[in-house]
Amino acid sequence: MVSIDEVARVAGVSTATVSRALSGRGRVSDTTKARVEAAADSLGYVVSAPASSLASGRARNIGVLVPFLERWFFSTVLASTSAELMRHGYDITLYSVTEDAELRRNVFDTLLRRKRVDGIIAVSIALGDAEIERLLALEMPVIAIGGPDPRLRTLTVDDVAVARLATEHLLALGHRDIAHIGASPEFDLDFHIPTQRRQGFAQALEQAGLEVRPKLFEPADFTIEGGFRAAKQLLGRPGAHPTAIFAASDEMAIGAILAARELGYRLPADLSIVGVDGHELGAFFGLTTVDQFPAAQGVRAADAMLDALNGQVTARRSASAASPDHLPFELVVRRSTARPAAG
Amino acid sequence: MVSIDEVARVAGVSTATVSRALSGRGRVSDTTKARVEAAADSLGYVVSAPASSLASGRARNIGVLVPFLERWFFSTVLASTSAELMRHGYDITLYSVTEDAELRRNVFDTLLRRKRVDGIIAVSIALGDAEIERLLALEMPVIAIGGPDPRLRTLTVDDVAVARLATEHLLALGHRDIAHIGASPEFDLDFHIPTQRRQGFAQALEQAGLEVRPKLFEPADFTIEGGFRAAKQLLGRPGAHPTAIFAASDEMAIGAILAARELGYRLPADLSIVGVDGHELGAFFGLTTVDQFPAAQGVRAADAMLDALNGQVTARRSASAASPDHLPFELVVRRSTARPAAG
DNA sequence: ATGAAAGCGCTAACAC
DNA sequence: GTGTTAGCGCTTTCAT
Repeated sequence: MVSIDEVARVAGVSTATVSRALSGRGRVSDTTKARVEAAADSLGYVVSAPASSLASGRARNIGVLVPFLERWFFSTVLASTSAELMRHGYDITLYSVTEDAELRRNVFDTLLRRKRVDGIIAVSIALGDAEIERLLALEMPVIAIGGPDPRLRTLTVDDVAVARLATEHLLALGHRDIAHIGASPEFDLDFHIPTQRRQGFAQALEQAGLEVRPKLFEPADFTIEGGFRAAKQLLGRPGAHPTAIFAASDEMAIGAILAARELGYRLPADLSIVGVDGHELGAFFGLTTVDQFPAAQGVRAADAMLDALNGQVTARRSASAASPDHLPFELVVRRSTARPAAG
Repeated sequence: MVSIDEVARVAGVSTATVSRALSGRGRVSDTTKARVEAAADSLGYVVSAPASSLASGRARNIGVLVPFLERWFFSTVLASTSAELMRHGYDITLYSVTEDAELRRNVFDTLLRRKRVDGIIAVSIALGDAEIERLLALEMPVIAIGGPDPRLRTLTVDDVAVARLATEHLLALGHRDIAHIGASPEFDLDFHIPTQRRQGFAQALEQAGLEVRPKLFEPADFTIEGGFRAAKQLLGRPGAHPTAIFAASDEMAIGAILAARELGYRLPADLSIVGVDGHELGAFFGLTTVDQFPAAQGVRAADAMLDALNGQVTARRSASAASPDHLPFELVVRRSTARPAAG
């Protein structure tokens, strides 16, 4: 492997100059810089990451913590974060944080402490108290996306507002019997987003002078299948049925659409359905949704990380931990919602 | 940050011994080992990855190349590879190899050459000739999953056989007019799997004495939406329609199911549909498929990598580049296939 | 089984 | 603007 000494020899300068020329830190005359670059190119020289990290303390590598890699939302965020970071010369090291308590502890106790990463992005992951302490103890930038903890700088949509918007859309269309498919209790415990969406739903109803009826809530697990089952429950029970459903995720909303079709409902004539996320399949199913632009979220997180690493103390950043940075969202109306049938 | 010297001091041994005790390389008496571990624990010591890498040449880190992170198949493989590797103390660095030519070159020319990884796993990614040369030049283990190049050790299902199996299932049920939804030509160019599945389809038909009718082929892009459109074409044209469809992926098959439903087909009475993959939604849609166990593939790739790094020259491995390691697959019959309606 | 010491390949003062 | 030099925190001979 060609090392920095050879480049220095070929370029006729010291290794320090090579380092400066190639990294851009410290000043080097334009001509030397050109010579160094030429030498490096001709030799096919690439800086050794470990050597550079050891000497500088910088790893040019960001750790990304993700749960459920196979859920669309997470892989979408991951893909865009990764692309943005790569574009700025950073690698990303993936830590998939699963249920497995042992693997999980290993991540926080060892893997993240190996000085391999300069910062950490935690994607919508429910962190325990001890885990958050661990992250804080690392003394490196941590950016959370959609996480619930006030101790971490968090980028997130205002989930209460998102849910309110979706619900208000249905109310504005004239619906009064609106059901909600949200998180099952266990899921809720360590992952507060579902709860917030439920609150937003309730707020909107109350503001419209309607009561929240427990019969019109059905828990599910944020998958298509879960949404399908929940909708079957909601629509299959004897007695009165809702004229609209607000599902706390697009995947559940899609499941609900499928369930409604199977039960013979015509959408949106007999039933309106609205979701949340901006899922890639939303357009295909004609799903009305509140888009939270997951890909953009990934980019935002990456940029926030880059800022933090460059010491950019923006106004927003100093407000930091206290108030989470709120991300944009938008109601996208498609074919799955309409005014309820008269009568 | 506590370093190895402190551990050595506390344990009353040299740093060399600490290193040996903690890494397991070289012999250390049980008692010293215990003392060192106790000291390390009490100090909260964790080896610095860059320092260790620099000194040893080993990074304990595997690079994973993935296209389309947001496609279910890839994220599933990635999740299982990652879990398996983590279990063995390896981190994984993610390189999402996109269309963007510049980013892409950067990966092969720079990122992978930084000595940050000990090996590379390429997940179903179409590699150019120059790119493969680059990988080979790295002189580290490279494991491909489902890739097409004979120069790399490749784990893959026999895609021809997979397609034959799916098609033979339909033939055995008595279908004679079988359509195929496969890759569109561009997609085919750099990614040979679709072509092989098409070949397997053709082989099965020919073996049954049937001719391959171009009218019964429709290209798509491996998404639900693509499968939906393709099926609409196949089923919406004037003239005779197929009684069965073989889709080259489960996502396309699901799209086809939705299209068929929308056109008023009852499945499987009017139409049988079979896919390939073992998609998580398969059971939900009652989809008959040839499961290729993607999660297991990820684990296999991880294990193959670990073997390679440990210098395990298995019989299979020496056969290596020449014959790809064939992965298991299995026909899973569900509700989407049945005998064609009489007449 | 353990210690001493020489690097691994770079970066960052510091000096000029 | 450029060179000298002292590490960065480990691992690994080589002795003993």
